[in-house]
This record gives sequence, C-alpha cells and structure tokens, in this order.
Amino acid sequence: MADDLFKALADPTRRTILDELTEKSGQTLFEICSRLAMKHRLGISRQAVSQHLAVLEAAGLVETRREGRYKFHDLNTAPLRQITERWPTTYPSGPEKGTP
Amino acid sequence: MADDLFKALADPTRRTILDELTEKSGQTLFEICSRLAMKHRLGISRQAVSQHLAVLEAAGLVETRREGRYKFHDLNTAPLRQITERWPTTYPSGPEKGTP
DNA sequence: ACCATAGGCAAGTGAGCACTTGCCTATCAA
DNA sequence: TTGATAGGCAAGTGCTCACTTGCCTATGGT
Repeated sequence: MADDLFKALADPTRRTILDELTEKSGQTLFEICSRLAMKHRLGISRQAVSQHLAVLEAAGLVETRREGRYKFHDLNTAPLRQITERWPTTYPSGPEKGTP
Repeated sequence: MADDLFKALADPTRRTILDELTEKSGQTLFEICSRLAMKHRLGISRQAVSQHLAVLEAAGLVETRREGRYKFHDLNTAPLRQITERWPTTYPSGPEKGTP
C-alpha cells in the first residue's frame, strides 16, 4: 500500500534512519541507536527506534535478516520509485515547458 | 524545508489532489472540490480542501495564480526530485531513465 | 445598487501518532 | 548454571493534525 510508504517518510527521525542506512546498510538496532545519539544528537530510546524500524519495514524501505541474536537492517529504496512514477518530475533538460 | 514536503505527502486526500492536478493543472478550488466528490466519492468540505492546498503550496508542490475572483492551482513536481536525490534508487545501469 | 459566486480567517473537536515505561524472551560467554 | 547482550510486546500519555463550524472579504453579473 502506498499509504505505508508516505506515512513512513512523514517522520523526520525515520528519514534520518534512512540516511544512516544509506551511509551504511546492514546495521543492528543498537548500532542505529548509538549513531543517532552520536552524529545527530538525538536523545531517543531504543524502543522508539525499534518502532520506527517496524514502520519502515512495513513500507518496504527496510528489510531485515536475523543472524543469531543480531538482526540486521538493510535499506531498500525501490519503493521510492513509485513516487516519481505517480507524479512524473519534469526534468529541466526539456525545452521551454511553461513554468516561468 | 524538506519537512513540509513529506508532511504534505503524508495525507491521502492531498495525494489525490496531486493526482487531479496531474490530470488537469490549473484548477480552481471549487473545481477540485467537485472532482473529489464526483470521481473519488470524497465527502469533504471546501475549507478542508483549501487547507490541503495551503499545505501543498507550502511544500512547493502547488503554485497559485489569481485572475479576478478565480485562483488557479498549478502542479509543480520539482520538489519530488529531492527524494530520490537523498536516497538514490538503485537503477541497474546508471542514471538512465529507461526502465529495465 | 443588489445578490450570487469564489475564496479566506479563526476557534474548536476528535483521532492518530511518537514516545515512554515496564516487563518479558532469546542468544552467547564465563 | 549465571550474567550480560540484543531484541520484543503492550499499555499509557501528550501533542499534532485533519476536519468542521461560523463569519468575513472581494469580484462579477443584472
């Protein structure tokens, strides 16, 4: 459902998590937590990050794989394509297209 | 700010408005209202649509121009580009636009 | 002038969401 | 086993947001 995708992108913390996974995919929950605290100065609980990851996973933006007691989170940007497919972005390389 | 963009996309009614403006750009408020009622069976007040359009305009997705007592709303999909610029969608062969 | 049309402003309400708190399960090392 | 690490589940709280209600302004036709 497209609803899950846009709802997942609506939160700034979730977008920061996507940024972190873009920089390094395959992180664990605790790894993401400490990165958010260090780099972004986000005082956020582990449970909150876990819930964010669940929302991102429901949107298909994050995929998970378990190995022992670790759960790794991988980024999947494929669902983002349906955005520009739904509302095509007119690239400025085209000829005079009307918008001044 | 990117926050306005994703907040604007978070609501399903606003996304439907973007769909309508994609189909026909330059509609007035009442035109959008009646289209939402007819085509999408959305029982929604005029004020609600007006507030949605304000949010879309704050996000830069809709631009307006006044002519007399009419206010026309035009779609601008340019802000959507920053989404796939922020999280690049992995295309199989570089920045080509052709679908694989 | 009148009146209908097109749109704007502001306060109030209800529901959804982010976040916390607290407790529980599973895996690995000593 | 014990203890520490990695993660999950569920109820509660505060705040944001979508929508309504009501009234107001401006433009155009007759």
